[in-house]
Amino acid sequence: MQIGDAAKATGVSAKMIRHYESIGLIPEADRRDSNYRDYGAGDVHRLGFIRRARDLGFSIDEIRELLRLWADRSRSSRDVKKLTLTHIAELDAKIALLNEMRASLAHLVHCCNGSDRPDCPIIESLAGTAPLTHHHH
Amino acid sequence: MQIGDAAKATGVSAKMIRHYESIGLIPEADRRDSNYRDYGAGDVHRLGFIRRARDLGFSIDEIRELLRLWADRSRSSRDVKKLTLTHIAELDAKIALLNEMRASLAHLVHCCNGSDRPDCPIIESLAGTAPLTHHHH
DNA sequence: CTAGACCTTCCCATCATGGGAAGGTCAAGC
DNA sequence: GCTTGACCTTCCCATGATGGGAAGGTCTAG
Repeated sequence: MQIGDAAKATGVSAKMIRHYESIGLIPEADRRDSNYRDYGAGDVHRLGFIRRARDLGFSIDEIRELLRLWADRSRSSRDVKKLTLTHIAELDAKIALLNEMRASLAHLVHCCNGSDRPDCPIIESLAGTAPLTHHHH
Repeated sequence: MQIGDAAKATGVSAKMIRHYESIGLIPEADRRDSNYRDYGAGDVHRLGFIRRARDLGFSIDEIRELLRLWADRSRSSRDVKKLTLTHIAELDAKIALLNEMRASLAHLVHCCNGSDRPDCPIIESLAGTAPLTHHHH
């Protein structure tokens, strides 16, 4: 199986497969006489693993560790769970940050009438010249 | 005011101030005889604007447009609001993606007992060998 | 035998940011 | 005056994950 087929089978682009090899995330592929890389079922399985982990937002370093745990028959599920919980905490931090931004923006948008006129609390807030915002709900 | 002072005053690092100049986000700074960059109140104001926009997650290109709108006295607040709503939509897309990842991970973690034993539904799911998960709530 | 669909390596780009080297400038203290 | 240390300058490189594209080799179907 050449790299394009492995890419189609796993959803990991040929570019990325080569990249993963270059950074040592996957072992160097076998080569045919033509120098084309040759992939087997095991390789495809590993690439599928990587793609699923990427889809869940794991970083390359985390995936490296996950692959190690996958290969380690004596791993404890505790170790896997711990890594996963750490990753969830990272996601939570990102989500919280984005939600803060979103809330601030939503407030500004709420205060902007969006008319033809130039006075805009959004710009004023960015300029640091915004008056204190008063809420009258 | 030299670059370090402008950095302290605005929370934008000296590195980034030079970078913003190099990409044309801010005009070229005045220079002293020493070739040191020299900043005035207007520059500091602009850098503060940029920092606040960055803190709200606007991209450099969006900030470029915001600066243009800021400088344009005949802008309509509608244009600012539109840009901001677009940015909120981008944030929402990112948040939704992260939340999906988080939910999938939380489910897997929930299914993993985290013991000394090696059998781990998290790894099995990544490996694509996970049995269908049944929920018994 | 040729066309075209693959493959190879290599370099460059993204986005926002920082690290660090090599060298110039300036102010304070001796 | 001279040294020291804290600035500044430019330039190059790195991140993380991915893609674009060039120049050239290989394979397969017609």
